[in-house]
Amino acid sequence: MASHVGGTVPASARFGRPPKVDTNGTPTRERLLDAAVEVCVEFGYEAATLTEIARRADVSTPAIYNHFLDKPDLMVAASRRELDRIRWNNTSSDRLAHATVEQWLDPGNATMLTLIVELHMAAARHPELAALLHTWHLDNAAVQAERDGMGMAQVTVLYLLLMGLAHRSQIDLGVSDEELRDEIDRLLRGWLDA
Amino acid sequence: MASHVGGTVPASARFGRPPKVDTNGTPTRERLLDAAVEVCVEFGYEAATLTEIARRADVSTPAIYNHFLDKPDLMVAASRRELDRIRWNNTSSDRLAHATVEQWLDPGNATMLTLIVELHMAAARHPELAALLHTWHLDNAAVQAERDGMGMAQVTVLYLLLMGLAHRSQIDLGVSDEELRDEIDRLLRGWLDA
DNA sequence: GTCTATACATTGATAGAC
DNA sequence: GTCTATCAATGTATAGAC
Repeated sequence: MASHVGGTVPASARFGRPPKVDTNGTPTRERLLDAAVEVCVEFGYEAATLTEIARRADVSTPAIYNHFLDKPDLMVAASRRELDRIRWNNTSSDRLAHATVEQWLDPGNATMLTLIVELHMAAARHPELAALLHTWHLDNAAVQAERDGMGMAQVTVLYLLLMGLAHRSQIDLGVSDEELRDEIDRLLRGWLDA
Repeated sequence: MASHVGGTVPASARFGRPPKVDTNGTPTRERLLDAAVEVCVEFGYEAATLTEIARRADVSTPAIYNHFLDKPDLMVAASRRELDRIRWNNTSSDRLAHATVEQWLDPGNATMLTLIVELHMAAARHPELAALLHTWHLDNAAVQAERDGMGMAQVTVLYLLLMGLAHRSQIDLGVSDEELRDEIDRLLRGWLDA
């Protein structure tokens, strides 16, 4: 499955401290975080096993403990890094809300959306995750409120709608992506643009 | 935790075939289904263990195999029974959509909503569950379309919104239930009543 | 139908050599 | 930092007595 064969060494190898361990350019810790996210999406947060994560990161299971305290520590670290990556980057549009809805309807973001739902469900069972998501919500809400001039009630409804969109792949009534997009446009028009 | 002490024998013991096994009136199979739902909501679909389910049903773990083939069989059976129970019962209102939204905003239905999301996430990993949910969607959509005269695109958006509402407890921006309800009213007004 | 006892795999985690 | 070897605990599932 995994290929050890060295790929092209990235130019980033020039600066900083020499990469401690590599396979194709990514240090072990990063590969573990990547694998943790991948396994979480695929098996679910609770069913993610260290064995599988280690396998995908191409290290032995005990090697994980050289980088993280224990399993929760790894999972939270992976969650935090991923949430930091997301923070609505597409800030080009004049309407952040519309841009975000567009982003969440993009099938290319399916695994990201699955992860987000997975983290929200796991939050009920892992207080550390709940805290992480709470500040994530607040931070994003602040930007949203300032950019679009929305109240917190409106932002809350928007976020709930986004969470719903994350379940798009699970509800199939024979509606095409275009039809769905149009209908959501109709839903938002009278609400945001009024 | 569990109390074996016999409670009042229900009047239903009068008719039908004599209850095979009881603790307080519920046959073992039903108790197992109840416990499966409970544990699924509490620990997540993937993390639900037979040991914990058996413990809550007040039977030994192997006793489960007298009623179900294996773990998946039990989980699917519990899911099916629960989905059958849900099927929008509150059909009193003239507008089914509004009634359903109201229902999903009721904090008393929190565990039901958690289960629904849990099942939808698990569906990606259990084809049998996916099929179950698919027919559930179609059945409900048919009623919805007939009652409110909605198109499938509109029903899809409604269902995605409902899935979003199921995450209400996980998003706290300091908005009260009343404020949220009002904002959702505003969202739906221009969409459904137009 | 239920139990005790148990088989067997897999989990998270540790010890110690390299 | 990584590995092999290993541990205790827990998971699903089966066997057989009652």
